[in-house]
Amino acid sequence: MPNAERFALHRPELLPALQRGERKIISLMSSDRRSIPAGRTLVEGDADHPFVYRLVQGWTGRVRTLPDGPNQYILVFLPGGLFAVKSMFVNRHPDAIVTLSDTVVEQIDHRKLRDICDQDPDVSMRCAWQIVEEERRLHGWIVSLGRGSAEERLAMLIAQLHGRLVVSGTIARDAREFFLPMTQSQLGDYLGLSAVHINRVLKAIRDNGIATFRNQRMVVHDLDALGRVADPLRDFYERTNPAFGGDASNSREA
Amino acid sequence: MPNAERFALHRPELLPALQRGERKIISLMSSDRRSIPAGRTLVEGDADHPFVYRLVQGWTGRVRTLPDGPNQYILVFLPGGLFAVKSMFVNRHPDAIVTLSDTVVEQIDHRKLRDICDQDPDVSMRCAWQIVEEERRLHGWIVSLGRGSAEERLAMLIAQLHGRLVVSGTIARDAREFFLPMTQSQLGDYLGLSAVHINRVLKAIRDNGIATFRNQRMVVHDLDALGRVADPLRDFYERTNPAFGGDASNSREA
DNA sequence: CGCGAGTTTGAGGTCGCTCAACAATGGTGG
DNA sequence: CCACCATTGTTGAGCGACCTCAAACTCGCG
Repeated sequence: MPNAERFALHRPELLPALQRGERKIISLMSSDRRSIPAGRTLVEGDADHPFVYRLVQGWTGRVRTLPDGPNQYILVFLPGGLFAVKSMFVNRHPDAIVTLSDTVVEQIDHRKLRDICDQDPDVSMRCAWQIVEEERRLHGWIVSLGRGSAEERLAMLIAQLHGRLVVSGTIARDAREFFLPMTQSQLGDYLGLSAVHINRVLKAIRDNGIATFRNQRMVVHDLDALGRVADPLRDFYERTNPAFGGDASNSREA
Repeated sequence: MPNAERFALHRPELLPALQRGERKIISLMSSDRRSIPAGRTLVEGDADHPFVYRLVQGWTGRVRTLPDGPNQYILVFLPGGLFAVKSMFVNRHPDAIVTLSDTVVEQIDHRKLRDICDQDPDVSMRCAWQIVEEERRLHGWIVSLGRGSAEERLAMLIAQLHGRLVVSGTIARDAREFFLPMTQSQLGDYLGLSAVHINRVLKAIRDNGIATFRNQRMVVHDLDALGRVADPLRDFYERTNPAFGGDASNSREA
């Protein structure tokens, strides 16, 4: 059953609609596909942005730049997800959306998608799900930033990215390494820390034998230890995460 | 035009649908109304929660408690808003929803509301708007927690609450004080700071002549200065906020 | 080979923390 | 109406996590 796992955390009765919506959106958007190299700005901050996107390959991120220079990443999008779904409701954001790696995206005009949503509850459900899913992750992120130590945040980030890549089918469930196309400085901007401190925490988890990050490759040596470090920031939704002992069967109703 | 301002930050062509949706939801939910005193837990964390709520009076907040004790508030809901709209999509959250003051809420079963959403695009739009609006505020909150100093965060919080109370019609646009039913400890849990530090920052802004907080009343003495302190965390959506020089006419399309 | 972006490490500073004591406040019952 | 208690607020002292600044090192790439 394709994509069952992706939607498994939500009300199970919605699954069929979500899967139909997913298929419809894919066929809807696949006509307008383009490749974008790493490091480009896909959507300017504070500018009109009439499109909703689907990320076919690569990573993108939503990032805000403060007036005096510092950046803060707000969300990172992984292959298979929709992003800027909110374009249907707001015509601009204060945030930019940038490519973290070389990417392939598909796009659709917000009006066209909204018209389809009005007529097709499957598509509408799939879009709503994407927004709800993002908000869910933002909640966890708030808790991490507000109450997590640097080490806990970094461990949680690694565990979460790993889990999301498994769910999206980008890597196998038993894979222990993955492509992570961010610099230490960008990781700092994501975790609300300085690049220097990221470097030190990265060294600590390397010395602990937990994980090694080098050359855009994250290698997890001790998944259980990773989960233990991240545990204070763990939430209900992470129950399917390999770092917390989750397996695929775990993703069904509680 | 009732509630025009509330929805003014979004695509203007959606306004009529939002206003119709607002009216429909109000008449839909008003049959099931109840009063709840301050300090109660409306929705338990990690528990089934089959309802969507409308907050008629008072304040509520979404808060998560970490395994080792500390709390983090994620969102604060003000009169007139919907909350737990995500109940339509997920059957449980890791967060509790608590009453910060005495409140009056209305509720509706998630299935009933979802059925109505499927048939009525106005209601569906109003619900989607609520989720999008929340997500928008979460983005700003992430930036605050990740990159703002304690003083900036607190100033931003005051400015934002003030602005939201104006928009919701709870206070007049030129009002300079408002009811803020949170303890210093709760403010700390919202801003990711300790209660002790909140107290010190509160003292600093009092000594600066910016604002005084006492006995659940926030009095803003110098709105411009408040805006200046919060400025690094300001975003596009705050342009209608009185602390940033916003007025009602400012809320139209840019 | 040399350049530039990214990483690593050290030294020293500061913001916000914890712990602890005390003061004010407000609600309760005698 | 007052005495009491629990909660909240206030302040000090000392500490630690994370920051900034700065310098060297590594690496991929033209």
